[in-house]
Amino acid sequence: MIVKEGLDGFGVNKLARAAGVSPATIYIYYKDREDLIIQTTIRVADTMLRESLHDFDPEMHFAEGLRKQWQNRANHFLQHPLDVEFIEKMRYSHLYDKVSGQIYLTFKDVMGKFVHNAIERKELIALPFEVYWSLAFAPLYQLIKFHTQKKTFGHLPFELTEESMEQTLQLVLKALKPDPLPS
Amino acid sequence: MIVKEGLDGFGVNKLARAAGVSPATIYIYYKDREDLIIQTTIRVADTMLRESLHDFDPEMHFAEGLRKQWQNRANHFLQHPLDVEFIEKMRYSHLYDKVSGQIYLTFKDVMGKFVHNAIERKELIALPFEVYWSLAFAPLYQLIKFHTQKKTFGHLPFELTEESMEQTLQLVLKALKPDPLPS
DNA sequence: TTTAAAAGTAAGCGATCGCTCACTTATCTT
DNA sequence: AAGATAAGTGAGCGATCGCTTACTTTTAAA
Repeated sequence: MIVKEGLDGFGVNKLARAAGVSPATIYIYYKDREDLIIQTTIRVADTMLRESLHDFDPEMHFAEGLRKQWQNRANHFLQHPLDVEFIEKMRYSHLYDKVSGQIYLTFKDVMGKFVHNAIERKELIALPFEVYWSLAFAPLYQLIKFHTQKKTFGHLPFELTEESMEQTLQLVLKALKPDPLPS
Repeated sequence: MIVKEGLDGFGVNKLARAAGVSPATIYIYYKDREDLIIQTTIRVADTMLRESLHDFDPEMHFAEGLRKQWQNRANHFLQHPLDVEFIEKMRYSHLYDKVSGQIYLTFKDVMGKFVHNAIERKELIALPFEVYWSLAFAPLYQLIKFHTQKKTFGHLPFELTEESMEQTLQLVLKALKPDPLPS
C-alpha cells in the first residue's frame, strides 16, 4: 500500500479493511500507526541487509567481495522488488531517522572490516567511509531506480541487465583501485 | 512542512493556518492538494535544474563541465538545503511519476549534447546514458544525503567539504575517462 | 472440563481531512 | 463615481482519520 499510494495514502482503517480484520486487531500488535510503519521498515531492512551479506566474507578480495554484494542486492531486488521500493521510499521519509539507528549495527561491523582489510591489502584506496559508500553503492541503487521507474532518458526504457551492471561495477572498481606506483 | 513532517503530515487546512489565510484561498490558485504539491515540485525542480546549468556549456571539456555541474549542485544545496531535501523526498514519492515527465525537457537536450561531445572527443567512454548518470551524479547526491542526515558511519558526523567533494569527483572522473591506448 | 488468558471484533469517539459555498472586500475599467 | 471582475473569507459539509472501549470467541493450561 505504501509503495503504491505513498505514506500519505496509507491508513490504519484502510489497511484493516484490506486485510479483512478489525482496526482494533492491528493495535494488538502495534502501538500505533507510526510504530507499525517503523517496525515493518526495520524488519524489511534487516532482511535486505542480511541477504546483501549472503556468502560474503570480509576477508574476501575487494573486487570479488564488492561484486558479491552487488549481485546479492540486485538479486534481492529482482525477487522482492516491492521490498526494495518500500525501503527506498522509507529512506527518504521523515520517519527514517527513527529506524536508521537500529538497522546498521552488525552490518556496519562487517562492512567496516571488509573495507579495512581491502585498504590494508592495497586493493582499495584509503577513503572516508562515506566517500567509499557513495562511490561503491550509490551507482547501483541509481541503476535500480532507473529500472523501476522505466524513465526513458534514451528512446528505450532502461533495463537493469547483467551486462550493464557488470559494466558499471567495472568502472566503480576502476575508480576505487589504487593506481599502480610508477616503477 | 513536507520536509519536516513528510507528505502524510502535510494538509491543506494546516498549510492555510500556517500561512494565515483561509483554506478557500488556496483553492483559488490550485485545483486540489495534489495539484499544489505537483506544481510546487515542478517549480522547485525547474529552478534547481536551471541552476545546475549556470555558466555551463555543453561544449566544455568533460572534466571541467562535470566539475561545474557538481559545484552548481553543491552550491544550490548549501544555499537552499530545504529545496534539495524537498526534491529528494518527492523523487521517492508516489507522485513523482506525475512530475518527472515535465521537468527534464530542455535539461535532457543540454546534457545529451554534453555527453555526446565528450564521447566524440574521447574525453569520456561510450556508455548508456543511465550508466553514465549513475556514475556521474549518484555519488554526489549520496554525499549530500550523508551530509543532511549527519548519520555517523564513523565516529564523527560527515560533512560535505570542498575537499571530500573534489576527492570524490576525481575518482568519478577516473572511472569515466577512457584508458590511454597502450602505444 | 473448567477457567483464565490471549486474540479478535463491531461500533463508534473526537479530530482532522480535503474541499465548497455564500458572501465580503479589494482592484481595475470606463 | 459606478459597475464589473478578481481576490479572499468564515463557516462548515461529508468523509475519513487514528484509535479505544465493551464485548465475544479462540486457545491452552490446570
